Amino acid sequence: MAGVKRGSKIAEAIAQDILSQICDGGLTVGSQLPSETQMLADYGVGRGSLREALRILEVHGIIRIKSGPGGGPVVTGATTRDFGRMATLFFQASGITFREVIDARLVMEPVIARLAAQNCDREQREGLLAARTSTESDDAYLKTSANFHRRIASMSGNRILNLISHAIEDIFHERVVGMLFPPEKRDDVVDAHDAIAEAITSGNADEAERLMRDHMAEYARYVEARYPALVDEVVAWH
Amino acid sequence: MAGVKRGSKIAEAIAQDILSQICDGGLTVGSQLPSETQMLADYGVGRGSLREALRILEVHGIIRIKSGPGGGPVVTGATTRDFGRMATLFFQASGITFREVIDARLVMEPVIARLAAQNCDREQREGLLAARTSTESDDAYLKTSANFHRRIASMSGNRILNLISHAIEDIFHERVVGMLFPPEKRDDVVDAHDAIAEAITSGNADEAERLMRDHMAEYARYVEARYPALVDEVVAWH
DNA sequence: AAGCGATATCTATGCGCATAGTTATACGAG
DNA sequence: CTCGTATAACTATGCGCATAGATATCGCTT
Repeated sequence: MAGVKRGSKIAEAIAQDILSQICDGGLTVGSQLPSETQMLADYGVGRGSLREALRILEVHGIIRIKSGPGGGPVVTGATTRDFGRMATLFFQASGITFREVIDARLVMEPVIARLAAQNCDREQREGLLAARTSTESDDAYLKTSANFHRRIASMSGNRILNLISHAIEDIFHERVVGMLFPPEKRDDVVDAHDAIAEAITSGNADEAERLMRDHMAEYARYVEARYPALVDEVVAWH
Repeated sequence: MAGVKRGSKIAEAIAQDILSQICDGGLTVGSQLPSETQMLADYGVGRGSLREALRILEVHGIIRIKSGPGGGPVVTGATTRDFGRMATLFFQASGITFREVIDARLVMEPVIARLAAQNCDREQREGLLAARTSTESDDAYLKTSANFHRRIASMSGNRILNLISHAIEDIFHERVVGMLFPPEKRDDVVDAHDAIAEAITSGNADEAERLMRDHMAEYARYVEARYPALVDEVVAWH
């Protein structure tokens, strides 16, 4: 690897330029980029090269290409899910298993909780306390439970850690859609969430970290018991 | 984003298939994949679609495309640098600055040091103790200093965290090549590295974490003082 | 007003041809 | 044996043409 230089192909250069235009041009989700025909004229390249560039951006979730009148690339704004998807490409290449994904969460979530306890502002505190995990229905449980963790990650004060934390979680939940704790265990989850929220909002970083570590360890044990084959499965990109 | 479905284009499907073949076929760095012409026959698609697929893999560092006789895609094996590069695409899209990169390191490295203290085996311990940071020359300093951190990340016991830690560091060092602490401060760095190594190898996780946190805080202060404009610069993909 | 069908406009993909650049290999000269 | 050159084999990129699919818009009918 040492001597291998990253070749800058036309497609990559165009993709980078388009990305810069999106970022520097104040474009937001839903913004329409010039059509392919217009871009061909603007960049003075062949259709193939432009298609390659657009595909790179599309596969990262930066744009979506709309066909039909008024069509062309539309800014979609990459999500943590997109980041997680791209990460799975690397994970697959490295043979990384879901066990490692869960283990990484085991490490990251307590750290995030500690940071949240140290960094959150008043509005975030109020939001966290208000966002109780619901056991009313399976749907409500799934939604509010995931929202709990995402909210904490958002409070960490660092967008990179937020992104990574979300992405790791997304990777798992893309593979196992709608993983439900059994109903009789959900009250325990709610209690754990509440205790964590209490620790975070009262600024008790040590306690937040400890409680989250315990909570995630419980989660990891449950996943291992519920999906024993899955945890040794290599993460695949798709 | 909720309703936006990731369209699976031909190019992406082929890229995924090629990646699976690389991973499942026991191919290693340097392995030659079939030539473009052969792949066109194998997949029964147009050259443009295949080119798009190969470009996706190439931009991620999975393959390199060799021209000339015996040419075609060659497995390169993605590095943490490649992962870091892809991450910068997302960081740019999010407007993430180098300050946040450094802050993320501030958080990750102490966690990694703690994990290393908890997880390393005897061989790793011996390796870490033997790998002293050299102040003999600028080159030696750069090399051994970076190697110190990489070695610790490798000892964390989790490849994802290893990958992320490396990638975050690579992002910064791709932007600032050969960042040198001034010679009069290097002995301090060496002392810090030695103390961290001692804590890790004696299994003192708390101490390892604390020392690394102090060390990284010093590093962050130095970077801020040395590159005040850089830290507020948005990370760019290139 | 709402729904349906037709039309226009775009992208998605394939095909064939072309020039240009890169690189491995073979051959000849010193 | 070594070095330089020529050749062959590959990719990189552009161009033009074609069919097919997706989607927005407009007009007509109910």
